[in-house]
Amino acid sequence: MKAQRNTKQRQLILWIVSNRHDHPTAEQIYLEAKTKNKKISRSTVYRNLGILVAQGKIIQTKMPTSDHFEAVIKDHYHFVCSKCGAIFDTPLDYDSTINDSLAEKTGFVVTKHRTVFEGICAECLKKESK
Amino acid sequence: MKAQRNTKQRQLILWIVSNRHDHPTAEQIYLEAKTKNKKISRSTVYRNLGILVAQGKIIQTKMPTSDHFEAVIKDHYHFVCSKCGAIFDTPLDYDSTINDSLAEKTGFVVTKHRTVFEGICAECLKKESK
DNA sequence: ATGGGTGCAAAGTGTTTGCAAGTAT
DNA sequence: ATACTTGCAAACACTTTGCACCCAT
Repeated sequence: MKAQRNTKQRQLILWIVSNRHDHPTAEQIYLEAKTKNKKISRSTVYRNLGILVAQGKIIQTKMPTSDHFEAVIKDHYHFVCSKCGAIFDTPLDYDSTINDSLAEKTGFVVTKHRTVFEGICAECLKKESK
Repeated sequence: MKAQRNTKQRQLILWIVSNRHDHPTAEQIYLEAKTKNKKISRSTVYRNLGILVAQGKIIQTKMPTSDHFEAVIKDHYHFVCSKCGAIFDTPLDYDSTINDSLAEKTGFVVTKHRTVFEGICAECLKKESK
């Protein structure tokens, strides 16, 4: 791996992702970054998100319309509300045994898995019942 | 739900998705559709894929760069090779109990979950060891 | 000093949409 | 006959890239 710098922009982006817990998109991160650094560009945000993901410092999750980012905590699963689109971390334990189980059955190397639940969140359920 | 027709194009698209087992993208489906119907347009493919997904006849899975489609068989999980990008169905059983478990813990309505495994497929492992 | 990184604008992808004409029901 | 659907082209949203300048190491 080639030497990588630790620029102000990269630090800022990592800081933003680490300090919000709402799984922001690249655009949301860009908007917040701009409040701290008026000159920062979208490309810098996208590039650094990619680098930080490659470094294993943040996690990228595919969702309808665009990807969402979050700091690495420990492996966990997500829930997306199909009404409002909000994303939540689930309180379920990460089941690493199924990686091994799949590896055994297929002969593949299985490094991880991602699970996204779908349904309706408490907030939207409340609105519906009115 | 408003009345929906069953056009030749829609039938063709469903037929294509049902008859290949390689999880094609919209573009791949479009290309195959064009061999049977030279006039068909991309928009028709996209529109019908959306309708077929809404009808529950096919499944859409988010993957890097673009979505992939497949006929509904039964709930199952996918594996993506991080080397070659190939997608496979896994031989693992779908665990519906975790939906209930999450619903219980959160008070959300949980309709389903999707899991994607990541790693290196047998084919690529073979190449690597040379 | 040197080569990774930045900002800008332009170019790409993948997907959606407006509209007039076509067609399943 | 009605209104859903098509094909086309243009528009979109999100992301990537080329390039000259900049700055962390």
